[in-house]
Amino acid sequence: AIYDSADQKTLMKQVLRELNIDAKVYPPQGILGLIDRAKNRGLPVSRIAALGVEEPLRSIATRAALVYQARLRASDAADFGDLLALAVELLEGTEKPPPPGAQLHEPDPVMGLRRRFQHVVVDEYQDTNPVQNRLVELLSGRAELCVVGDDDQAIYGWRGADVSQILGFPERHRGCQIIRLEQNYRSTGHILGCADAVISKNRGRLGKTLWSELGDGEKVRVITAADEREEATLIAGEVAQHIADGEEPGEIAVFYRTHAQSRAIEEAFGKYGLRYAVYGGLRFFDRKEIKDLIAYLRLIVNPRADLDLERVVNTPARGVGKATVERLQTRALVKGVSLWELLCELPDEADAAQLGKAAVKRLVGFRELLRSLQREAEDGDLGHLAHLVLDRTGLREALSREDSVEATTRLENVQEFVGALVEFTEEHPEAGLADYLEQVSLATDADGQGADVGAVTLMTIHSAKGLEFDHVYLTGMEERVFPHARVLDEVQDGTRHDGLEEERRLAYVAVTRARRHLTMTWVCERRLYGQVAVSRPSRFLAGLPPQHAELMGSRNAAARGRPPPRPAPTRAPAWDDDIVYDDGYEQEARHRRARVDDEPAAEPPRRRRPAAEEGVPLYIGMSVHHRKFGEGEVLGWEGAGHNLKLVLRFPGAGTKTILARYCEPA
DNA sequence: TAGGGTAAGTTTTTT
DNA sequence: ACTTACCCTA
Repeated sequence: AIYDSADQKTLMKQVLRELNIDAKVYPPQGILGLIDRAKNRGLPVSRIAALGVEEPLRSIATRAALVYQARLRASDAADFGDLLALAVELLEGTEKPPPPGAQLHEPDPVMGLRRRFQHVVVDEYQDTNPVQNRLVELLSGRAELCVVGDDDQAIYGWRGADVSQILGFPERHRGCQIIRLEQNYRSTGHILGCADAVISKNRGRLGKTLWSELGDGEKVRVITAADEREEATLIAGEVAQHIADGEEPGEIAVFYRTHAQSRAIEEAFGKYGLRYAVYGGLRFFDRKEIKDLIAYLRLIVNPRADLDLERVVNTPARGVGKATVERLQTRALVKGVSLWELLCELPDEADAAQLGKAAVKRLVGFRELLRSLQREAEDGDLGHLAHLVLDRTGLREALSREDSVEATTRLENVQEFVGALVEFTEEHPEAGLADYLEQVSLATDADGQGADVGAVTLMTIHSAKGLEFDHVYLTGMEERVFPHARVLDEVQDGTRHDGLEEERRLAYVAVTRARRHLTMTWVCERRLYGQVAVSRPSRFLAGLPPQHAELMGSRNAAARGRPPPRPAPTRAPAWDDDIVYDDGYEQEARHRRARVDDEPAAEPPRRRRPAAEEGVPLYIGMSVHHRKFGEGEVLGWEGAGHNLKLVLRFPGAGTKTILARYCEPA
């Protein structure tokens, strides 16, 4: 089993509880972060001390890490960090001389891998961590090795990537040929001018000057909006206009620093009826109902995965409560076996585990359920198996009994999952359940939906690395959003020195994704954690040279002949420890606020073809009635026919997505 | 043990 | 805003 970050957190919480470590003082995420850093450096978790952590965290984290790692292995599980570390371990193992008496004619698959490649090319080499680098070296033992990277685009320092690896490459590979690439074939001149203005403030860089033969192109635009809803609406309106003008949706992208920012944009896109694809974020496979189903499937393959067993032993509720699970855990710990192995020894172990008669009966019932599913799994039809799991476990029953919108959606998600599984079996007829589950653990949305060219792309800047689009909207250009508050605070209290430089490189990456049109937006106030905060424009905006970037006002304001934006501050910026613009920029930017109602680039569709099957006209802004929530306003919709879902805003209950067949015109 | 209610924590970025 | 954790009652 591959444990994702949610699994890791659950496991670590358990470990901390067992070791009587206060999770408030030593947050599980923090310890997991140390473990990951160790693994990324090729260190065993016992050597967390080598990361330079202070006592008492050092010894506490080490203790927790050792138990965590033991627990992983006992469950036949690996976390993401292990995947690389284990691969390196495997490949390094062949350094040892063969044991005496080894069969020489027996081909060694590992040695085969190490000798297999004649040419190895690594892209984005600036973002590799030491373990990845080691892997490259092991696989390229007898190959010609070519690495490509840009020190200005190093944005993964926080997960152990080490730029010095690309900088030190010539040292480690004497006589290698260095090719500098300074001609840019992607972006027009003004965009490159802005990119250069942003990145040139960094100290720790080799330095280069990009040039392009594509001409100046259009100036980069900076737009001020009142809040994130207006920001989103402005962008949606423009995007709708672009598409109406015949631009490819796949050539348009909206970037943000954090996933949390996607919501407002998604809502606005929904209103405009724009198709979009969100990359990363809460993935389909992270949904509860899917995780439950996957946990059952994983258990069938690997019943020793304790975490999965704990997850589903009482899902849906079958009378196995917290107390029972705790007794099981205690006993399993004492015996040094997995929960599943303990279950297999019931009822013999009942007394030793202090389990009552009722509990034993239910647990044995669960055990037999799982065993029956394991027998079915041998036949190999995965789609059939998934349906059996849904039926025999009662998952489907539990979801359909609950007559809420959420439950209906969950049921649909589950169906979608089974559909995907069937599709997988058709494409890989010889693959087993284990193969599918592995694919699920490692899949990202970017892998799965890459082909969706009919949709506008919404993603974090990190995900955008390596991609390019004709139109790029870079949103949330505000202090404490981008650069992110966490980084600013860390720099402030000295925890991390180079954090701001990495944010700046991230800004550079974002800017250089655009081929022809780049628009950056910032908002005067933003709602975060349910609270409204007044914001200031990002320092990355303020440094943009006026000859390449213009502050846009609303069109009406421009028509009335407002003065041109003030020149950018001439004062030499203090080194990145402070906001580096004077108030003039901020005032001008606020003054130039674009209002959606002035003259939106495109109107949201008022009235569209009836989407409901019975010909009830459906339009944005329409009033509908719902049995439970009362009267609400239609903000948008998705799906069609029987599955048509309305996005509704209720005065009392907020925004909900509800199947249209549960609503009627008010 | 289940389920409802309230209090508290959460969010940086990814494989 | 939204989720999880914890406590209480039936």
